[in-house]
Amino acid sequence: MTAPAKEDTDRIVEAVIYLYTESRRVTKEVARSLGMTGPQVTAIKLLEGFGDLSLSALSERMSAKNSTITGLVDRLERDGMVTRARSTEDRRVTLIRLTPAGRKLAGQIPVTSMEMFARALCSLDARERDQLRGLLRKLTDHIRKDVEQLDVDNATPTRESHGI
Amino acid sequence: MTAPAKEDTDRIVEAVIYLYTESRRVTKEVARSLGMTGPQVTAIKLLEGFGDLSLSALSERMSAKNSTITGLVDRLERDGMVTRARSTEDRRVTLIRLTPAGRKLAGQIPVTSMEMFARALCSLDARERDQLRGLLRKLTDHIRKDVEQLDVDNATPTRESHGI
DNA sequence: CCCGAATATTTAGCACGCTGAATTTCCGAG
DNA sequence: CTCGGAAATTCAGCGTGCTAAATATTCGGG
Repeated sequence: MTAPAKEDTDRIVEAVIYLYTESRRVTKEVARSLGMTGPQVTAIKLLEGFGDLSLSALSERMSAKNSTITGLVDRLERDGMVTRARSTEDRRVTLIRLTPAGRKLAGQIPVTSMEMFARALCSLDARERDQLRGLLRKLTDHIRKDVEQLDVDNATPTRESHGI
Repeated sequence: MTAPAKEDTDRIVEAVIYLYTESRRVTKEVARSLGMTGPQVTAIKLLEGFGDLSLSALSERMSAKNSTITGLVDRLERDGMVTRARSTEDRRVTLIRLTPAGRKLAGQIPVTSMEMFARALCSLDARERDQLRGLLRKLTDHIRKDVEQLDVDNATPTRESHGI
C-alpha cells in the first residue's frame, strides 16, 4: 500500500490547484486589458471558433448551466458584442451571434492560457509527457470510481456521514 | 523541441480541470447534505483545525479576499456557526470563533476531497508518485516563469496584444 | 387534430468572489 | 503628544454560478 506521505499529497494537490487557478488568472488579466471578464472572453472566442451557437451549445462548451449563460449573454448583448436571433428551424432555440465589434475584439485576443500550457508542456520531452498523461489518467480513473461509489452512498442515505 | 501534439495538451488540461472541479464538487455535495455550502464547510474546518482566526488569516488560508470572507462570516454568524470577537491585543482585528454548534457540525464533516485525493494517490506506487511530483513541478516552474514574463510585458504596454 | 411529454430558454433568489472606497485602529517620526 | 501612513475590516456594486420554477415550442401517440 506504500503509505501516501501527507507531504506528497499536499505537493501534488498544490500543483493541480496552481495550474488551474493560474490559467484562469491569466485569462482574466488579458480580458481585463480589453475591458471584459474571463468568461466573456471565453464565450466570444468560442463563437469565433465555432460560428453561431445556440445558448445550450454555448453553455455546454463552457461547462456551465443555461441559466448562467443567459446572464452572460445578456451582458455581452448589452455591450454590443453579440446578438440573439430566434432559430427559424426550431423556434425554441436562440442563436448567439458575434457582431462585427465582437468579432473584431475576438481577433485581438491571444489564446494565452491554453497556449501557456502548451508551451510549458514543450519543456517536457515526449517520454515525460507520456508518463504525465498516464499518471493523470490513473488518478482521474481512480477518483471517478471513488466518486461513483460516494454518489451511490448518498443516494441511499441509510446512515448520516460521520467523522474520519 | 518535440512538437507538443495538441491532443496531448488537451488530455492533460482536461485531467487537471477534472481533478480540480471534481474535488470542489465533492466538497459541495457533502456540504449540501449538511445544509451548508462548500466555502462554509472549508471555513469551519479551518477554524476547527487552527482555532480562532482573524478575518485576514482566514481569508488568506482560503485564498480569497477579505471582502469575500466578510460576507461568508456574516452568513455563518447569521446561522449560529461562528461569532465575531474584537481582539483585545489589537482592536483592529476581529477574531472568528466557532460556536458549540459550529464545532459539533465541523466534527461531522469528513475531509473528503483531500482524502479522496490521498486515496487516489495510493493507487500509484512510490516511484510513480515521485515521477508525478517531478513532472508537475517542472510544469508549474515553467508556467511561473512564463507568467512573470507576461506580467512584465503588461506592466510596460508599449504595444497592444495581437493574434497568435 | 389535440394533449401530454420532452426540450430550450428565461426568471428569481441566493452564495461567492472581485475591486475600490470608507472606517477604525495602531504605530512611529518628529 | 500629535500627525500621517499603514493595517484590518467593512461597504457598495458588479459579474459569475447554481437550483427551482415558469414559459414557450416541438413532437409523438391516440
